[in-house]
Amino acid sequence: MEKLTRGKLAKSSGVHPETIRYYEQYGLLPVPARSESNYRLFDAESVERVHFIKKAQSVGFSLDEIRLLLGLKYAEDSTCEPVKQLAKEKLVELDHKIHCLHMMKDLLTSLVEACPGGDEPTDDCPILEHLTTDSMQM
Amino acid sequence: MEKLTRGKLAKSSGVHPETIRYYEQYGLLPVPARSESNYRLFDAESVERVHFIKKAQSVGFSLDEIRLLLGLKYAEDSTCEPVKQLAKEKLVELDHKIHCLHMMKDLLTSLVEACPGGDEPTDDCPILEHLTTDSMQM
DNA sequence: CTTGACCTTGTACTATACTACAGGGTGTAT
DNA sequence: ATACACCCTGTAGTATAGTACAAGGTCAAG
Repeated sequence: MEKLTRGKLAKSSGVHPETIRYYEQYGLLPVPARSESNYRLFDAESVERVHFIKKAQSVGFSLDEIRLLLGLKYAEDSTCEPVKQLAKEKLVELDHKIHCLHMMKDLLTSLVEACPGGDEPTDDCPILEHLTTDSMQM
Repeated sequence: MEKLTRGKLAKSSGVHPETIRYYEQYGLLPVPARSESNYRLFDAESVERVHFIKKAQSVGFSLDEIRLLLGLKYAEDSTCEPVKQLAKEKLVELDHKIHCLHMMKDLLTSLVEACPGGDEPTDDCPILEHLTTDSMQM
């Protein structure tokens, strides 16, 4: 398979060319081969890695975590357990975020319902009023 | 009511003293009075504002949005409508975030369920496999 | 009267994930 | 042959929401 320059790898993965350099510096991509004129030449593994990064981000993993996952993926003799563990921890994190967002949503929904809107002066706005009072019943 | 120094305002609101200066620079707090020795002297409105900021953050508003809300709160002749509008937009945003997180959670849950864990080599790990393939069915 | 805790300013750093830009070299199309 | 698109490097900027630090001034307690 022919090797890809930075721009071509970027285009093939739908990321910005500078992002490729960033990923390389971040330790997500192996140090690429170089052409005679010092151009980076990425191989199939790097293409796969960039796709992996994008997908892993789409389920909530950070670049730090993705570096771990890539390590497990490309290391010899690595087992499923740490991968599953990372995924389970991410699930806990997702659950927590969802829970927090739900709390916010429920409160905000009730405030929006209580707010008359229109030309009512903000002096009586239940939204502003709630945000002003010290009640921390959420 | 007596005026508060930066540290006292910070302590009364449970924020870092530097955060008060940050909020002032950001335009969330009015320019405070100064003592003879050039110490900031915050009044009751500033105390109220910091509490407002914390509560508004807790329902998902950014500092930019909070600046708008504070403007509406302390302006003369402002009406409920723009406040309600901001809240409704925030609700849409929260819904979107919740939706995205749910998608991530559902996918990750199924992957975790499919992953045997333990000493299975990562060559067959369904989590890594899914993140590697180009399928974008989410 | 000195120590320690506070205050002032400006600036720089944290985290996350990029993106932009300057100044130079290369590669290809017309 | 020259324009244009790409590549290289290092550095700096974006967004968000702060936090830290240095160098100096002030204030209250012992």
